[in-house]
Amino acid sequence: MTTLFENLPLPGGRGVTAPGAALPGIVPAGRDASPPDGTEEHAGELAGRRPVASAREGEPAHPGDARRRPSPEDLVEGLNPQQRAAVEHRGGPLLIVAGAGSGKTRVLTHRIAHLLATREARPGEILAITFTNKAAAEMRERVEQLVGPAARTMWVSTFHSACVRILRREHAALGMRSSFSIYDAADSQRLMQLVCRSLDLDPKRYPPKAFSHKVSDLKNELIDAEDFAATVSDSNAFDQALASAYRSYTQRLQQAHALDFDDLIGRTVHLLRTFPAIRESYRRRFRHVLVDEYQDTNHAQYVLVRELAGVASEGWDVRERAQADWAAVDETSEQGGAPGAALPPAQLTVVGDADQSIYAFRGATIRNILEFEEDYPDARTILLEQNYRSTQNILNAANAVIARNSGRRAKNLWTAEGAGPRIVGYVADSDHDESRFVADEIDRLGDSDGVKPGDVAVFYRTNAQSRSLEEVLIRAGIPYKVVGGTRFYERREIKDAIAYLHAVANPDDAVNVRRILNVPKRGLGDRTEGQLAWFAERERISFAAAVERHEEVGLPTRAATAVARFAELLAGLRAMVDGGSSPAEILDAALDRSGYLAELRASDDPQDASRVENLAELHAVAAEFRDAAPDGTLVDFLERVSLVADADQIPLDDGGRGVVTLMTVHTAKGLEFPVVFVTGLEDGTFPHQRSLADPEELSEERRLAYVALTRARQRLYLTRAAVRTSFGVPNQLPASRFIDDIPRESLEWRREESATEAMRRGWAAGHGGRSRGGDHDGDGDFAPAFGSGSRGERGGTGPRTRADGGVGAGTGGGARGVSERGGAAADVPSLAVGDRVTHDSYGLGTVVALEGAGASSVAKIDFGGAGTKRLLLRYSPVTKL
DNA sequence: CCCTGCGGTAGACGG
DNA sequence: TACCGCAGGG
Repeated sequence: MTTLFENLPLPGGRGVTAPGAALPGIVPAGRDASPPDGTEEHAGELAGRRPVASAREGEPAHPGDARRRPSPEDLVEGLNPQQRAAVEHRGGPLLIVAGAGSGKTRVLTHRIAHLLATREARPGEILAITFTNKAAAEMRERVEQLVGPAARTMWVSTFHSACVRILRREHAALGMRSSFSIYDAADSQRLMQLVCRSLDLDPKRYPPKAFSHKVSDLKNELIDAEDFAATVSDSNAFDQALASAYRSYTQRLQQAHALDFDDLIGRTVHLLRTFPAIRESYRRRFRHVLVDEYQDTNHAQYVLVRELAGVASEGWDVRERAQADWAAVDETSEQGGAPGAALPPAQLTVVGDADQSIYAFRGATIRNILEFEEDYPDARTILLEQNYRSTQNILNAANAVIARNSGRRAKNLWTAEGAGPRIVGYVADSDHDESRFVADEIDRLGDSDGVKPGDVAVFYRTNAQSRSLEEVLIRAGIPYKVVGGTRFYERREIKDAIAYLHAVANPDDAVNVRRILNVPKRGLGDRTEGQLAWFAERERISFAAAVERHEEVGLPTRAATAVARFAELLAGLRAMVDGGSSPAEILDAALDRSGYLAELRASDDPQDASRVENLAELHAVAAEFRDAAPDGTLVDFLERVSLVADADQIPLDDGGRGVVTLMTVHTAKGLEFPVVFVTGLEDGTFPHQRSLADPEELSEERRLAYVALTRARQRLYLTRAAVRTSFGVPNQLPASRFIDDIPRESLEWRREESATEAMRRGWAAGHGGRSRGGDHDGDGDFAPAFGSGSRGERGGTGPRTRADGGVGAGTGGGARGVSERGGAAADVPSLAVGDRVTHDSYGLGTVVALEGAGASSVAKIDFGGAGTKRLLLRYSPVTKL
């Protein structure tokens, strides 16, 4: 069992991060928070620091570290000529086109170490950007191995955490609390839903989810709500609705002092463009900017890199320039600095491989890498084609698959290591059979070749495919771990718990406060929430402030008391924060005092039991955070959990036998395994159904396949299922077109046809010519044979009679009519545990438990044969005997 | 006025 | 199969 904690790069923990290598951007105070070169000073003060050229003079030796540092010569030893050139390049921008497995991390880390070893740069002047925390941690660790602890003052982080770090520091310039919340995709969608509802948009015609995606796309293009509104034509109702939703969504985020993921980049760009003094200070600081996976950058990230590296910004339009100039006057006079002094651009190094660009769907644009040389005319390009990972058979297959994409820079991976075993192909009859083949093969490899589970990875196109694999692996007793899928931090109970913390840390955070308003159930429904929201709007205050001033809202007594208790709860938790309690303690108190934990514990739903466990795991994370960073604040903690990603939870090689890793191809990017199974190679699965019609998307699928194949070191298996059941419906799918591209001599079929395919072929031959089997090859005609039984039949819905028809009759009578208005408690019978009662429809019962007080009191009553019911006394026809 | 259960519907890839 | 909106019951 891996614990969640392993997935989190906590400083000093045994997570994926090396001890001391705190996650960049979330360095808790008191621990590496103030690097010796003054990185924690306000940015404005940095502007006047010593000139870069003097970097070689007197850099203090690292005390307590007598280990000999490698010389610059050591650092290029063993590198091939291209790698060496990439490490030693100086001056203009550098593009390293790094084919899969060509040692790019090695080049990057050695390049950084080389810059430090030659004293051309100090660690604090280096900004290295990766896509995942894991990649960042690995890079930091490897540089640290080369140059020692000084490496800690480098910024090695993801785009997102680097931006958070900048934004937290400069929050004042943006007019935000430093404790701003970060909304993940689910939070943003929730907010968009609120927005759409308050705009009275028909969710059928204007789905909030789609809006949320569109807004994300726009933000990735750095198009703000005003820009977008200006481009919308009067006749386009959809875009008009979108424009107003976008505008309102932006406002709500601002009011909530919250940023969504896309904002992290966009707002940083905005910050740098609007405040030249701030931009200047970062440019002076970061003299070397290195970007990994450059092919996956989107437009906003592209611009961010340009801004940070200090390249002349031809891309600016007049309006932006005017804004910036205006702001410049403001800022420079304020800070008295002289940022106008000419500063040469930073040395920019980007590494990437256009063939591995697989994030177009979230705005990545392959043009960024393809046109790097045009963007940076003095750029030098170095091509790394020698592969140190895979066998030639694997590379042949990968090369052949990717070669069919047009408009790419020709590239041919090769290895000096030999052909290796042939790739194994297998055609299963069903997805279940496919899984069984995978499991059997893993078992067999273990017996015959000593392959450990930890050496094996199984890839699939979509997360849904993991289910059948899991079933079979469990039965086979093979240890495995699914990476990604329903992520830990997206589980309901975790999001609820985190929402409590957000609500406490940032009272303006309406989305999170509203999320927990009635969680656990406190009898506060849509109605009450609406009233509070309306009041907040009218008074121009935050939702949480409305909760505090609930007495002015004019709520019915019952709701009012519940809201009062909720307000008390939040106030108590905030007091804990002010009193210096740790995130772990606050989490404890929140789950405890709210009754959240108690409710889960009391439940007999087995799902709730696992929820409790998950919360315990979250608590362990918080406790670990406290130990590792005693001064870490609630905000630090929240930031950390906001930015964890799937790829961060890949099981590490602990030297033991390890576990089989199951994940999507997307998640697998950047990783390698001795043995790889790529499953679901069917047209309609991989390539994905929705890509088949569009050549662009199909190209991306092909790149994805390329990524999948190049993850394998020694053994590669390609499998497909003739029939795959998705959403309960079996579909017959033809072989993936990617399989056809693979050279026959590199591929060895363990089974080349499914049973039905073989049968059909036999048939066709027997009947002399292609009969119906061949014609219908696409969407199997026998899907109905599976589906029909469960489909058409159940029709005959008879009259919806209920055996206990008395219930309906009962509701009208009893206490109900009397208590029409003003919840006087007089209507509610006062009960005690053990009392005997009678109910209009359930008959005689015994009170087993009581919750709540006054008008909102609920009794658990055991009615014997009719079962135990939870009854709201206010509305239930219960009479005490 | 809130909660629960039902039925229809849509359904990739992620920081 | 999972989530969401709706209607009916407490």
